[in-house]
Amino acid sequence: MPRVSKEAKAASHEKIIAAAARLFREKGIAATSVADVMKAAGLTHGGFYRHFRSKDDLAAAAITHAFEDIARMLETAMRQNTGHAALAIYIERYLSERHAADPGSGCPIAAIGAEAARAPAAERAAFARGSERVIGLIAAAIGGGGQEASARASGLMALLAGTIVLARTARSDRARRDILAAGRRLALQSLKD
Amino acid sequence: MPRVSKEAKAASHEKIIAAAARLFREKGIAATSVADVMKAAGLTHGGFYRHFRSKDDLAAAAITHAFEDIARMLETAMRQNTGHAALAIYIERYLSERHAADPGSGCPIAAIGAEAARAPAAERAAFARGSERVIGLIAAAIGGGGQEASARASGLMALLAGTIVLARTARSDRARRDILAAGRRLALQSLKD
DNA sequence: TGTACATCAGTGAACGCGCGTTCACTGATGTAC
DNA sequence: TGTACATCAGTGAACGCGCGTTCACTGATGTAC
Repeated sequence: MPRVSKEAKAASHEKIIAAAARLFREKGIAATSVADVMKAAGLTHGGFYRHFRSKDDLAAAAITHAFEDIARMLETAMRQNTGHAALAIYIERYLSERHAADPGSGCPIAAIGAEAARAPAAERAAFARGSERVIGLIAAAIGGGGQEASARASGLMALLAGTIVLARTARSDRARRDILAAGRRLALQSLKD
Repeated sequence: MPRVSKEAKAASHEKIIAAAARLFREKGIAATSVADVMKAAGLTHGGFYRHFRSKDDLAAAAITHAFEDIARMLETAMRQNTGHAALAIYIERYLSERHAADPGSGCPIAAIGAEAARAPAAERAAFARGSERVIGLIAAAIGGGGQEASARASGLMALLAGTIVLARTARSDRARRDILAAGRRLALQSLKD
């Protein structure tokens, strides 16, 4: 299956990024090989370098893609509701058992935040852009605009991501549920003044 | 430098664990090699298997050791103060620029929480034991004993760890300071009522 | 306390393996006329 | 529109490298008498 049309190449490109975004969040960036990603995208590893200059280059693209998942979740909630009601829905979805159980389609801050902090500049930059965007959306939902809203949004995002990290390390379903419930309570409380 | 006394072996053992606890938190477990750890402990890699059955075995021991760092920080604060005053000191230290800048001696939840969640059972168990212990100490400082205190403690720990993760991904000193300040404010606020 | 010998902590070379990356090759796509 | 040819997406073998782990060896330690 040799040369392929421009459209087919673009489709492959997107498939590779989507597969990487999922696998990197599921297994970590270091623990996922280029061959793993290409296989998940339905291709063989040799063709990888027609699409990306390196694994790090792919990681930056995958991080950007991954942030779109939570940004979309947030934007959907904000389109259907306003301000705090939208945030309450976002908190509920973010701190759900489903999110804790499926890192592959979830928030990159919780899944690979610590790894991204140690990554090369391009990945770090993509990561920072993504989280700044998400925090900006939360701040907009909080309203009031200024530094006040930004600070609250930053604190809330940290609480949400930390809760998912903690929940994923829990030993029992019970412990995980308790952690998620505690996070939800504190998050909702933080919305009231 | 061949066979060495029992005391010398025990000292080597502790050095290996301490080096691993630091390096795993600094670079991640997967990104740190057995040879890196042994070199940091002042030994050569070949002797490793006189001390541990595998890298995973070491990781479990290193995780336990790492949790002692934050448990000690917390116990020190609790010995010098009581209840909420101790927690305020803990929050201040935990959400300091020093902690954000030095993962190697800091909280394992923030440094390798996501990686531990994906690790083999022994590591996961050591991690869960460690975080349960720390959350228990926080709950004791909150007081009241019951599920209420545990839930608050869990939420606070999640907020603290998430804030450090987020701070470490920040692109500028300014952004990092803002994230830490936002976390501190929300953490202290959560102590009231 | 001294002697003889087994033990084993630590060394450094070596193992197989999977990694990121490169390369020769294929043949459909895209382009120039 | 048709023909001739250059391009290049994708394949699969191969590259050097560092990994976790094993092993033969060393000689001081620990033990039995």
